[in-house]
Amino acid sequence: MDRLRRDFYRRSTLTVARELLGQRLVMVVDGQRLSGLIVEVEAYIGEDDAACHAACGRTPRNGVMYGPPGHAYVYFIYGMHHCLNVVTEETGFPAAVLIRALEPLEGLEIMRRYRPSRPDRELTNGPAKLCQALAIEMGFNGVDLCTGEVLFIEEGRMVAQEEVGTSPRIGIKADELAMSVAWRFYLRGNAFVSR
DNA sequence: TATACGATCACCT
DNA sequence: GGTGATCGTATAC
Repeated sequence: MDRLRRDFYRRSTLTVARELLGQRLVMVVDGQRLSGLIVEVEAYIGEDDAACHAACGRTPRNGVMYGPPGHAYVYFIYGMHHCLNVVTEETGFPAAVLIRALEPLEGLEIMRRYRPSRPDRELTNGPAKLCQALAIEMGFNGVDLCTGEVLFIEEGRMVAQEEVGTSPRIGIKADELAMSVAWRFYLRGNAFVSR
């Protein structure tokens, strides 16, 4: 399978978010592939987006978002969870796509070990859940998804426009504009989309 | 140095 | 549908 190249990420964040649906996120653990189809994402775009981590300017925490496209932005939240984003647009402009849910494809046995006593449907149907299932933590913040051998994104399957649903982003507290724009994209009817 | 809170989840009712 | 867990950040003092 072909790896997504940097030009894919160096585009409008909404375009990248929409086109990430149906691609395959891959993590290699001890030579074993853990992977899943991306079925739900959210776009966070620039310092003018009140819900974006860059809304208050650049800090050590969000610095990766200001860097070159095609890198992983991983952050720690609520004292116990990790979330994975991919950096988009030109270097210097802070924007990223949050990966919210996957449909598991490879390495289910290992994912079940990382998320014990959970039904398969709940392995990767949330941004922090998929990080736990794929063993993604702060060590992956800033890694290059275009050249790395451990964490990367491959071409998946084609997604028809009619298959794509949109909605406001989930779980954010910000101004009215940020809370109302439909910057969440998901595959309609997919069992692994969160709620 | 101190404090408030969050791009969530799990478990309870 | 409501709430507690739990701690790194950002911001204020």
